[in-house]
Amino acid sequence: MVKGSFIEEKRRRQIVDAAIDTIAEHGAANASFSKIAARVGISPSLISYHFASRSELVAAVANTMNADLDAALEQATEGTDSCLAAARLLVDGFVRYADRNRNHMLAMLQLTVGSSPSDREAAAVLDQEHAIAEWQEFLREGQQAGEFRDFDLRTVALCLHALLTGVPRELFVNPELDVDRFAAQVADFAERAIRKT
Amino acid sequence: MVKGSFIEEKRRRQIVDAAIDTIAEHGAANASFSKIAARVGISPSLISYHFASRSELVAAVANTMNADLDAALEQATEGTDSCLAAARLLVDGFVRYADRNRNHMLAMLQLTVGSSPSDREAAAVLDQEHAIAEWQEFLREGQQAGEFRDFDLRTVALCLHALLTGVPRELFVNPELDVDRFAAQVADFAERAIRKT
Amino acid sequence: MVKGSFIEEKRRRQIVDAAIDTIAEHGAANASFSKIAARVGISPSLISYHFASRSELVAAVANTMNADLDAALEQATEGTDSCLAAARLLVDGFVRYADRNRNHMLAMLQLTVGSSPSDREAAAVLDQEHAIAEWQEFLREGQQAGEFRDFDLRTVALCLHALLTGVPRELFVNPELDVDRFAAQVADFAERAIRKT
Amino acid sequence: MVKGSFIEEKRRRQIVDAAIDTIAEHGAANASFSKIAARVGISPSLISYHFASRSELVAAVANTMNADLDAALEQATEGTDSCLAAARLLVDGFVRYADRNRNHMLAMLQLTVGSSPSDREAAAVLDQEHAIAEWQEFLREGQQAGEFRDFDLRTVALCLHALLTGVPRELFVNPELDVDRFAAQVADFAERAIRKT
DNA sequence: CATGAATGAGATTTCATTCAT
DNA sequence: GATGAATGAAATCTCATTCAT
Repeated sequence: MVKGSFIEEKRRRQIVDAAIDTIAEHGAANASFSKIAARVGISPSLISYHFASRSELVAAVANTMNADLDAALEQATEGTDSCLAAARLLVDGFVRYADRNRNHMLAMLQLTVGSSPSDREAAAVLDQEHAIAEWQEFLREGQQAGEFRDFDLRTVALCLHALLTGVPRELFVNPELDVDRFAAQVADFAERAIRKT
Repeated sequence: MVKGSFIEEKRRRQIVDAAIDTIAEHGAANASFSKIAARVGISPSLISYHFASRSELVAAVANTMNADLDAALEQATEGTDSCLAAARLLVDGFVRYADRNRNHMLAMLQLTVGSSPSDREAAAVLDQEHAIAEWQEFLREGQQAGEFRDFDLRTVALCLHALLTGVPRELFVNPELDVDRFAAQVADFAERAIRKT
Repeated sequence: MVKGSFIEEKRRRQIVDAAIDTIAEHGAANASFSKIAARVGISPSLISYHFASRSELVAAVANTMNADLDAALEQATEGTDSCLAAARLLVDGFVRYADRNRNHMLAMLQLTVGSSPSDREAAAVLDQEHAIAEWQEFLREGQQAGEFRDFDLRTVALCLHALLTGVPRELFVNPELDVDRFAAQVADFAERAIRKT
Repeated sequence: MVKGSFIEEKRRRQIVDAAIDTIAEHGAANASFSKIAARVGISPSLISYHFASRSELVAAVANTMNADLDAALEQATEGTDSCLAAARLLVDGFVRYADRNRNHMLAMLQLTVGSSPSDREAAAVLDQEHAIAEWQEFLREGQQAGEFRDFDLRTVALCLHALLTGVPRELFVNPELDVDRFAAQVADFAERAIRKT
């Protein structure tokens, strides 16, 4: 790492952050370099200087958000034995993370839906199959442990994933939301849907 | 209705259909008149001839899809007494409708997320709050009837709405899906989440 | 003249009249076939049917207006001996004609100024040189008769022409105008400018 | 003022000049970015880069021409006591200015007549009522000073304004014109029309 | 005689990107 | 590292005109 890289990295980070906010606000298709640059207070051509192409910027955006969320969820379930408890913790952790990073979640939504094919390709790391597979694995463990009822693994993984996907929208639409209560209600919903009766 | 109106209506329908497919495939922001026209095999300016503006086309697209879905769901729950049964029928009806009209569902998603402000305004009829409010009303009845457990109306309405929102994606990703089984699993998921125990 | 020609001629006249009004209101460059057709209540393509091209329509418009004005001015000075009196009568006649045919005058202005080269070419009959030459001839007679002072014929012809060109604008801007008084004032202005002292 | 502003200002001026010539030649409604850009030898989108919209360009054109003419006329009458002399100087100054800036005068005419509503709005500074009001005020002073005869202020202001409006056309049609003599003849015409006898 | 369907040209504007400075 | 000037592609929309009916 040469010294130049430090400033470089700082700028890239700045641009990525601005891109996230812009995508969250206007949608990926309407997040032009002009809008992003204006938010940082730089000229649009500087974005082209730091990122070889729009795709590279979008990829950086996707990777950043993906890494953040993964870390947060891993931390949320740390040291839990019960699968049912872990399920609640995952839901709760997700809601809280989404609450703290509303723009990230909105931007993720905008990038996975509604973006141009080229942007979507660049954000391939956000592919939902990955998350679904992880849910599936988690559910399998819960079934084996006898905590979860009998169900089709993939379908219920999809359901849980879909459930969480709807969370950011509410946080955005309803900024005064009582997050604790909201998280608990969603966790209840999920728990009853999957637990053994 | 003169003869001219017949051709006119046919063309409009053709264009709307092509627009739905194009929006489903490329996203609303990238569904240009050129792309839509190419799909029909006409010149882009002919779209302007049949629709006064892009907004009018988008509105026609949204209204078409909205009316179709509404009709399907109304039919699905026709003549049902039990709220719990109605809930299952709604889920089931939705999945089946989404299966028959995959592009419609994708296009609806694309229009509600990531589209330009002007497109979103034109597609206001697809506003999700409307659907959520209807779920909320439905849940209230179920609670009063003693069929549903005690929960926050809005939050659970959101959860059900989110659940269904995730359906079209799976139909698209997994075209070989056993729809009957899938629908039943999703209905199970929803039923257990809301019923009184 | 076959029978068909009668309807044909009536339609052409209708279209020309509507074109005059439209040009007067919106300017030649903004007088599209759509606007003109809408005024008659016909379809734009019917204009193309009756006139081989836009240029032909514009030419018809120009010829119509030109013939009307010429006739009116000829009548105004009929049977006058004094050149000075004739000058006043011309000015007066013009103002009155312009008052009765405001749209014609505005359309003439719009066609000679501000129209596309192609429209201007089509309206060549409105060429102002013709009018100026007539003024020049009139002034020459007045000088020879000793009624007019010594001046450059062409320049003063231009001045009188320019004077009248300004009249329609005032009639339009100021619809409540006392036309008699206005005409008298303009005639005074012109008379003093050219008479022998 | 940074260096960039210098190039920027030069380009803007270049574009405005080209726009004036193009408007003078083709009329405002037909002075497209393509035509203007071709005259400068740049791409049409560069005009959009330097001017936020067509309206802004048109406004710049109008303001440039208006300021130039105002300055010229102010200078022409500087330090004159007699109103009659001032009237002659105004006419003379106008003719000379029009001679030096033929395209400006033609463009002004084209912008006030026949341009699109949006262009006309952008060029509102060229509004003729303003010029007429100034003439009116000038004439009032001349009457009070006893130099001008008794006449209707507005009508005679209109006449003088119309007189000058006709000047550019002659300069354009007749490029070999003896401007001195022409100006003197027009001034004579105006003087006799308004002076006290 | 009249229309509606259709087209191609041309308009302004936005965008990502390049290049000289 | 950063900018401003510049471009070409693509977008929606309007227009005169053609053609089958």
